[in-house]
Amino acid sequence: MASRGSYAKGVAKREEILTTALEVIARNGYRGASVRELADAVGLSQAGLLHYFSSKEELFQEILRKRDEVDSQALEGERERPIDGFFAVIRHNAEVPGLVRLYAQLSTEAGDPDHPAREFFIERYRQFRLRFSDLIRDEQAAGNVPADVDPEQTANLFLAAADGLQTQWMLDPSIDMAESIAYLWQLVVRRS
Amino acid sequence: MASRGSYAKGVAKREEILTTALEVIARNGYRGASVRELADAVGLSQAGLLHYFSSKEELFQEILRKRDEVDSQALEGERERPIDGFFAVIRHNAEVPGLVRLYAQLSTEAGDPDHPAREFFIERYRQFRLRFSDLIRDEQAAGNVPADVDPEQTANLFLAAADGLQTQWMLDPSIDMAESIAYLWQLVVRRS
DNA sequence: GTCTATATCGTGATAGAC
DNA sequence: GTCTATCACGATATAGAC
Repeated sequence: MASRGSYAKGVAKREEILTTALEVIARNGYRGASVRELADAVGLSQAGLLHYFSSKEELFQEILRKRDEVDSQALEGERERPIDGFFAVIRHNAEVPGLVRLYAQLSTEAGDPDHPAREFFIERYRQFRLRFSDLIRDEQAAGNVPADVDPEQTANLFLAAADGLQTQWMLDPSIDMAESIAYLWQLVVRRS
Repeated sequence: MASRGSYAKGVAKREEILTTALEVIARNGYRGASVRELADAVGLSQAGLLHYFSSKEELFQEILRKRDEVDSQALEGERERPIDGFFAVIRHNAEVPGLVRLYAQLSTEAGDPDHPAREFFIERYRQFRLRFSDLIRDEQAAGNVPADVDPEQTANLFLAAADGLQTQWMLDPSIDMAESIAYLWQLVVRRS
């Protein structure tokens, strides 16, 4: 509650670490990043960094959470069409390969039933599905998307396609993720 | 050339190992599988197994290659519609969680420019894109898919969606991957 | 709160006997 | 061709000084 005392200070330091880590990974890339590597990058020893995050998995999970927080601002900015925010995020991803790799890696590992970040990703998909299907419903109400389009199925497909395109893009960066997603949108809005 | 001698025998043993490994992983699942674990499963020592595959990555890559080989038969079987083979493979995936995890893991790690399996996956996507876009062109010629559908873009979206749905399914197995893919197909064939 | 130093572990790979 | 034994490594995590 108070902004004074060791607790609040610890939180602030955490935030500072996450922000720096985000920049470092985005810029310098991700090479199976170890805690040590990242600790160097943010100017702490490995032990020093793990003072703020109890485990490697928690650390990386929180980095991704922070990233979502930043991206959300882009997503919610005023645009001509609501879907444009989503396109913007995808387009931005191509500028931060390290983050794309970190996300792909951790979300895949979280498929293990015992992985500590599993809950984080389950909840993350739940939220994104909700947000996206709401967007589609809004656009249907506005007459921009055909009424026979299923908002939930479609939202799911967009999230899946975005993830899968990242895998392909990491293997071949000449692939245009945003263009593919835009094409999917075109399939959706097409009058039947 | 000859079916006698140490060379041919080694190849046969490799095949046997791969077939067994495929069954074991499909049935028992995949837990960040180490070479040692898999060696136990196929009844060899770790060193014994690595006698046939020079490295861990090569081993797992070949397991996935063998899996594709098996799946291809399903894919090319006679069906009512060509796309049904693809659906069948997706539906089958839900029965082999260990293989899904192995595939997701390795294909993600292969995003690293230095990963030994990188070439394998690049070529794999190339082939699948080709096969799928051919399928769509055939269906367009047969009048089953609208002419204004872009075969390459659409093929890419199907592969991406299939991959991304696996990530979601590993986190929540109640998700119906085949249903989602079928819905995508419905979006595609819809007359505009 | 941050460091140095270290414990502990599991890994892939290899040497060499049989 | 397969084993046992071992190596060398790099990782996370922790203990304890400052």
